[in-house]
Formats: sequence, C-alpha cells, structure tokens
Amino acid sequence: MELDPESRLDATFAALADRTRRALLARLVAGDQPVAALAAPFDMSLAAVSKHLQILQRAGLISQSKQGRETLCKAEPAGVQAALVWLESCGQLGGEAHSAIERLLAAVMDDEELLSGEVFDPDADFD
Amino acid sequence: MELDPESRLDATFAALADRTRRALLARLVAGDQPVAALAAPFDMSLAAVSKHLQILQRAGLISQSKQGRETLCKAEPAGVQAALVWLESCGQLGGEAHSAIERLLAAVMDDEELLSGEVFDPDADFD
DNA sequence: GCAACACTTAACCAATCGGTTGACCGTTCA
DNA sequence: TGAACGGTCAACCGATTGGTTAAGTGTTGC
Repeated sequence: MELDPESRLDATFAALADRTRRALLARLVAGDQPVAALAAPFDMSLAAVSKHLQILQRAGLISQSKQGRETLCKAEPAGVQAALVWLESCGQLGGEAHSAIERLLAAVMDDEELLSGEVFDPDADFD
Repeated sequence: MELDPESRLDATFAALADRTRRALLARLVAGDQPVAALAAPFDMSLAAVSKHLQILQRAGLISQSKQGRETLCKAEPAGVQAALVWLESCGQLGGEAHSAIERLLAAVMDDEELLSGEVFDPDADFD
C-alpha cells in the first residue's frame, strides 16, 4: 500500500509540514525514545502525539517497535532520502549554485581545499 | 509577515506536500513561464492553478512579476534552501551516512575519484 | 487478581484544503 | 471602442487535518 513515489513524496512532505512532527523527528534523530517520554515536552494530549507518530511512521520517517508495554520509536533516515533527492534536483536544475549540495559540488570541481570552514549553514534550529 | 523560521518551514513543506505544486515547481525550475502556459497541461481550472501558485509564492518557492497582461513565474531556488538544510541536518545526525550529502562528503574525505559516475540517485521524476 | 501503566482507537469538533463556477479587473489589438 | 485574452477574487462545496475527551487493549507488578 502507498507504493508510487509521488504518493510517497506527498506523505513525506505532508508529515514534515507540521512543526510538532518536525520536533518529534528531531528528538528521535537525537536518540530512540518510547512514546510517553517523547510526548512529555509537548503541550497536548498523548493521543494527539500518538497520531502524529502514526503519520510520521506511514511516511516512512520513523519506525515503532513494541518493547514490553512500551513502544520504542526510532528515526528512519532512509525515509528522508526521497525528499532530499527531490529538493536537490530542484536546486541543481536552478542554474546557479544556490543549494548546499550545489555549492559543495562546485567546490569539489574546483578541487579546492574542502572542509576548511563550514560547508553548510547551520541554520536548522532543532528545539 | 510570516517571519519566524518555524512558520517558514511549515509553509515550505506544506507547499511541497501537493503533487500538483511539485509539478508546477519542477516546470518552473526548467524555465520561467506565464501562468496560462504553466496551467495548460493540468486537468483543472485556471483558478485552481492560480491558487497553487499563490501558495508556492507565499512559501517563497517561486516569484511572480507582471509582464504586460501576463504574469511571469520563476522558481526561487533560495526558497528550497531552508527545507534542504533542515533535511540534511536530520540525515547528518543520524549516525551512518544515509543522505546524499553525507555520501558525497564521505567520498570527499576519502579523496576518491569524484564525479566518476552518478553521484546522486536520479530518482526524482520530473514529468 | 487487579490496579496502574503505556498506548491506541473512536467519536467528535472547528479550521483548513483542494477544487469548482462565475464575476471581475487590467491589457492588448483590430 | 469594444471584444478577447490573462489572471485573480469571492463564494461555495466535500474531504482532510489537528486537536479534544472517553473508552478500549495489552503489559507489568504488587
């Protein structure tokens, strides 16, 4: 179910389009956690968080496994891949090198010193 | 209006969560187009496409400029940047090198032959 | 056994979304 | 001037979303 790549991208981007779900994913990227611990910092019911996690799971961004009476959640970096590739293609075809990947590629092609400084803008603000 | 980065990501990912809008953006990445030409291939009203373009514009993914009685639309690769950085950070913190950017970085650090083949999976299906 | 824990499901709600049609506004050109 | 073009706006519609509360399902441990 939910096999065609277009629907997959629909689900992935839709899952990422909510700040609560992005925060949940960011926390899971930092380390696996059971649902209750994961839900604690959020000002909403456990049921609401549970539904958010379901959406992340259906999008392939996380996986859940029952561990006794707890449900361990872990990030699935592979789920991010399709979205990442789509966005990179978008940037690549843009002509000038705007995207991080483009800038990096340009640096590689110029055979310059790499990794001498920051390659990415660390603008992402995890909680 | 709409300044905080979290809301910006909300808008960006939400805009990308619809296949029609992704297709519109992909076409614009391939070249600027007026609204009517852009709308032609889609099986929906011009008004619907117009609304999709507004959503893309508010997300900063495209810009529109009146050119006589036409409205020229162009992709704004910079608008993709924030989303790209967020996803990359997600992949980076994941431990193993899962993301394209991570794989490329790893290749660079190993000082291997670069660009000798395909670096990215060209899975993105621009119509 | 039974109570507490760790969730999930169901039913409901207001708000938003993606689409429609029809009226409207500015531009071009015969 | 006035008709056709290019596009937006407004009102409406059904479906989906993000949240709630309440009930239900396993699991753990006294």
